[in-house]
Amino acid sequence: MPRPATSKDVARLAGVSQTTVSYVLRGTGRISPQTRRRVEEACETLHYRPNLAAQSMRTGRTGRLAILTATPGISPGGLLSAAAAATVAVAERYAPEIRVVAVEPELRAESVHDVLGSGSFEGILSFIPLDLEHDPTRARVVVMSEAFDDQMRVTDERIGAQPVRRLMSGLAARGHRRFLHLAGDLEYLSARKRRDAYLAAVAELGLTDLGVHECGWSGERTLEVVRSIGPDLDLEGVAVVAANDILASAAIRGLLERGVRVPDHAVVTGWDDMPTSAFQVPALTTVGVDFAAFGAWAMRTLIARVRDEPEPADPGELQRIHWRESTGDVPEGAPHPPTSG
Amino acid sequence: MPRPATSKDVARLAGVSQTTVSYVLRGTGRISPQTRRRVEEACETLHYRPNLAAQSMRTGRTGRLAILTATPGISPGGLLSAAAAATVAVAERYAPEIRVVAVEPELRAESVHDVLGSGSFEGILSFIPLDLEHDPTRARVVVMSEAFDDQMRVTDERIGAQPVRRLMSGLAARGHRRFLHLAGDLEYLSARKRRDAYLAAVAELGLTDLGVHECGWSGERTLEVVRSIGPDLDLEGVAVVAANDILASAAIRGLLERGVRVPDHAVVTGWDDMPTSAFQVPALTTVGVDFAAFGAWAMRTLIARVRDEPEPADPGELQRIHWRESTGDVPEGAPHPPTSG
DNA sequence: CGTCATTGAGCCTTTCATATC
DNA sequence: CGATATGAAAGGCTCAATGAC
Repeated sequence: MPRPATSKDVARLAGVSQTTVSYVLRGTGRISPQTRRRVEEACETLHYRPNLAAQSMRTGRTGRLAILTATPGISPGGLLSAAAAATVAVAERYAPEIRVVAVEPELRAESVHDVLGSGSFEGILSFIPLDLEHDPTRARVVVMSEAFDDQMRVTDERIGAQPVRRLMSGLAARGHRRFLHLAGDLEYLSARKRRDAYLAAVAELGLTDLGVHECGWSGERTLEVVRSIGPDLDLEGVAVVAANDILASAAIRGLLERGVRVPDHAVVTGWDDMPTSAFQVPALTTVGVDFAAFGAWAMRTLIARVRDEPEPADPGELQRIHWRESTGDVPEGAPHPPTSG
Repeated sequence: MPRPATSKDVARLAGVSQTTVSYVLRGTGRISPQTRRRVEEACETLHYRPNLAAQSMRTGRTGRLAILTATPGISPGGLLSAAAAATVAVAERYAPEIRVVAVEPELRAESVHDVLGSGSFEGILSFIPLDLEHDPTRARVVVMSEAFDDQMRVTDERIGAQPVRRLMSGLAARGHRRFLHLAGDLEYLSARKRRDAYLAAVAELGLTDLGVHECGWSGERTLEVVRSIGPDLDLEGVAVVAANDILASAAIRGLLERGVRVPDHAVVTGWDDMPTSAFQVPALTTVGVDFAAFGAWAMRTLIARVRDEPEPADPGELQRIHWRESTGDVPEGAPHPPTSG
């Protein structure tokens, strides 16, 4: 395996000094057209690519941006957001890379610290809460987590739990009074926030809470929960607020097993607007988050910060409730399929 | 913003030479316990973290592994696989990072070349086809794409399109003879492979093909397609093989709009076993891929290759057909809910 | 002559200061 | 004196060779 060509090799082949090669590549310095040509050809023949480590050692710049996440899987649009973000960054000649940090707290601290302290990144976009106490990094950091003060206002307003409130007042307006919450894994902040918003809405809107049940993020667990909910509880007319579309799907099935049809006898809402949610029968009423827009905005913010430029404007509304069949609504355009009989 | 501490700073504080600091950190060389202690304390107080660029310049090693993907979003388990892979790697002190390359061919070539040529990676795990003609890299490469000869056998057997054949012979055994394929975005190899497998199976099993329709990967498109399929075509008893669960969900809805109930009048299969697929009504018959296992195995393979160690054994069966309600089957355990009336 | 610690060279690049025509 | 090209240092680290006791 041949060792990769260095600028020295290029220089030798082109018959110039290594410095000249550097000037040609940087585009700085006065270089005659002929020399430039010769150098460029040499680069070509040798398939030369500058050594990033050496480059960054000299300049202090790495061009690398880290995107921190713990769960590339859970939220459907979640990582797609990162992809969108990547587009922005690439255009600006930054290399964004996704680092998946451990879920376990101890391991996570370690891996986070590695990223922060390595000095390898000019900027860090974190979708997980970060403890920057010792701030071991020179990197600019943008934390887009509901847990963090820094961007709290935007994250809370743009991708927070508020829609729970809107969802529930919408259901109240449709005549529902008795509510049930199927919570996600309460280890997750988003699950806790949704639960809290649920409880707050129950209180503020003067509704009846029939209970909060943790279902992890799992459909299996949800099915068990729904099967075992107070056997003598009258589920007629109940409104189930599920923490995401997986739980919502499982809830609908669970209710059906108990003879409760959605939306005829009970209604269900989800969260995430998964790609199938609009097509299932009944189609799920859910909260869609424009993660692509959010991710792009987050990345633009980071890049601005890295460059000490003014940060981009607030991204505007990013969450939207899609009222669909699972709450008895009929989506525009789509003919309502014959759900039964 | 203070500049980060270097090993030189540590040395000064500990009252030793910079070399000694290096030896302590590497764990090589003979160092007395006292000296070691002093150095470690100095590191602690200064929050010292070695400069990776300098380190890698000197050693030629970077400890970095790249995971290449174009679509962190599309396949549900797809990126989760990378996460699983990360666990393996981290235990081995490698830092795996996900690079999202552009979807557009020209841009992609560029970004792939950046990754390969940068010399920043010791190993590359690619989930996209790679053109290694000029092999501009010293990195060890493992390509886990259906397109590539290198690992073709394993990818094809483990996460390839074979289940299409099993799926269809299973449906044939259930009495279906007339088939329809809803293809994914044919830009994607996986979509083409599934289509080809579908056509091959039709031929081999002596079935009737009612048509192949490209639906992108989109439910909306699928709905349109199903609405517009030959209005006078008798859909009674038809078996629809969809390229993934999104298309399958939309297909079921589309059929319902036309008065064709699944599974009573027609059957549908999907792919991916999305988290909701087991809970939708009807639950989807689909192909589940154990991406976590696949990702972990792929990463172990890469690490072995990077280290010139023997590669891990074949991961065994990774795909499984889940026969569920959408083909008229009743999943074990789950009571069949009253789907209608 | 072991044991522990240090000196110095080199990895590849950028950039300032200097040399040449 | 312009216009081009070059020498040499520096950046943080590792490791072979060397020094001090």
